[in-house]
Amino acid sequence: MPEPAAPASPTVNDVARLARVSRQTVSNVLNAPQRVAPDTAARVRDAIAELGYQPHRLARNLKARNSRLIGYQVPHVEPGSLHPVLDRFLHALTEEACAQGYHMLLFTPAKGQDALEAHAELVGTRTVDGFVLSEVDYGDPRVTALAEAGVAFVAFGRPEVGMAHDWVDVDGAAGTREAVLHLAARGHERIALVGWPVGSATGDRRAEGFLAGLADAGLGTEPAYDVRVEDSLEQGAEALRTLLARPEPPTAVVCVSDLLAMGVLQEAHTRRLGVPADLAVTGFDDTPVAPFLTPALTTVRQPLEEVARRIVARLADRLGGTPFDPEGELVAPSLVLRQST
Amino acid sequence: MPEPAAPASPTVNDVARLARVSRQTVSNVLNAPQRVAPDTAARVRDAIAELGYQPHRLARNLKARNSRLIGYQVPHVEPGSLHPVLDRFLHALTEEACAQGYHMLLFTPAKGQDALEAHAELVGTRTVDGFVLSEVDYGDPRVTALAEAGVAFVAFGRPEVGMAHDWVDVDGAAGTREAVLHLAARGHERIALVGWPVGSATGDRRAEGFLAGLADAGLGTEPAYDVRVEDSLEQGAEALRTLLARPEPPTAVVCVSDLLAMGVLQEAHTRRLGVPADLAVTGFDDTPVAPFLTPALTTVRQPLEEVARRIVARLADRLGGTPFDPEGELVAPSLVLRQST
DNA sequence: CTGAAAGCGCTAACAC
DNA sequence: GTGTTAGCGCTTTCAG
Repeated sequence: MPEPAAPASPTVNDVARLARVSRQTVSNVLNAPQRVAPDTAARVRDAIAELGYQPHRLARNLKARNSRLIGYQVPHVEPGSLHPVLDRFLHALTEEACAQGYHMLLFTPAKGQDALEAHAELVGTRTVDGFVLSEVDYGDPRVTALAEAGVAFVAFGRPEVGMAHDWVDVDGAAGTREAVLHLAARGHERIALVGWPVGSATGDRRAEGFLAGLADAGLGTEPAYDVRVEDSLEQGAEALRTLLARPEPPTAVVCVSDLLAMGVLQEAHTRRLGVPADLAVTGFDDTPVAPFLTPALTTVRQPLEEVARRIVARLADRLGGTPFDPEGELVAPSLVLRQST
Repeated sequence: MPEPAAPASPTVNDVARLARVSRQTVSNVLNAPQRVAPDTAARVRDAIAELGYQPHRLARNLKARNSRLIGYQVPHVEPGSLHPVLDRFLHALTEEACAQGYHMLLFTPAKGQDALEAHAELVGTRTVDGFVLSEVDYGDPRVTALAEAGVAFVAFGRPEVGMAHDWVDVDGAAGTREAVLHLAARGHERIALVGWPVGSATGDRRAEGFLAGLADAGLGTEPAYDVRVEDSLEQGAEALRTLLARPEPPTAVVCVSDLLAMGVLQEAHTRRLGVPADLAVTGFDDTPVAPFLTPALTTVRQPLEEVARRIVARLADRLGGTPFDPEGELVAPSLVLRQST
């Protein structure tokens, strides 16, 4: 017994019959309109409208040998961490993908599978045409594996040494540098850094920008003002305690994350230090809470929408046949001024 | 000139040739192993392994007349709002989809297209097999349209009156009720609500739970303790001011969102009210910041992972042919106890 | 238990 | 300009 539901949607054949042309003419109307007589085209178009015909994506893609799907492994959000706003990034990614005629396909490695295998499976089954990689750090195995396999991908993050690939990244150093210059312009001369331990691409660059900013502002780089801790609220507070124990405590603190900045803010509050009167504080990421803190946090905002747009545009270019351009794209973040400075 | 890159991946034919069987036998080994002789199967399996063969997903799906893709419209995150953690939901959705042999397809309406049209296009082109709908409120047009078109979908949110459909929802009323009972157990007798204006499914149910909790705790429902405001930090603070102006101010406040709770917390701080000593506060959503507030916020945590799992499982059931079950599933949230109560 | 034939819905050659 | 032929990679009858 045939399914009574799901009234089989119309195919090219139905349209062709109704318009009294051959099936391929219908296809031509859709894909090469200039090759068909105007009145025939009109008749076909009417038939399409009457039947509500829409080409079957799978059939079309099978023929075209692509899927027009972009794979993205959704990062796992650790509970109890302030996640650097995946939402914004994903929304922008999706929006641009749709604009380019693609869709985003989300996946996570299956049980007992690692990330590499998951990517390989998607490629092997021709489920996706390429990937967007985020959270790329030094020596990311995905980069090496995909590049070697000749799979199209664009990374959010710069290449490790010796491995050229397509990438778009935020200029983290420019962000912290701008924060320093802003503080210097406000008259601060003893500016400290609360950074992450050496060894992460992102953290190291943000620290570099801090030093560059000091140099540009004509301020000395006092190692005692450079504190590196893990990314947590407690460590942020602890870092401030360390800094305040110096003979000449800093009057401003640049943090490489909003979470660290929150820790600093809390410790300042505990010690009844006025912010920004006694201590100015900047964060990094512009997480959704930043505007709601007391005082509202001045922080570096990553242009995630812009990054996402460029990543997808680049990937679409590559999939469209544009040759690989080893030069990546660096996007400048911007400092959002609020009450904490 | 043929592409030098992309060494055409092996097909069933290649495997068949290598294993010296027909193409269909290979297919049988994969899809109906019991119908093929053990040693033949072994030979085929060896060939598959040797060639690294993986079936082409599109071809398979074209034949099967499905896409094994689940559509989800990524909600737009308004800047400057504390979003109720899309991250967690999406991750869980994706994980369960993968476990069930599906993938999540993300989309946004194209330029000049509304949500309905976007959904219709995905269905018409047979790009997805079904949808997950979130942020469903009274009279959501997507529900009506999809249900009428006979498209498979499961909503995160209960049906509006008169429109049966597949759904999974969090029992918001149970959440606020539990918050009230918790506060009552702590000895509070004057418990107030800071809710949203009447008219949203979610907000109304959370308010109901508040009243139910008071009744269950044997406390009277004093209308003066029921304040409704828009979801913002300022309105939360304003609500507390209103409540404190009462002859007998409440000693505890139940808020229907973490953002409102943050507003209340700020106002309490401004007024030098100790929390929880002078005023206990609860939130709703367990947004990522909740643990980082001072004091850390007691709040109702939505079991988003559980909801996502059930939604996908339900959708998979429907797509697999299980008849539609008009009874939805209600999942209980849980109160996360922290320092604010 | 295996293989030959047919076709999912579409499009890219090529001929008419 | 239009239609015929062929085939993307797979699976599903149905003979052998």
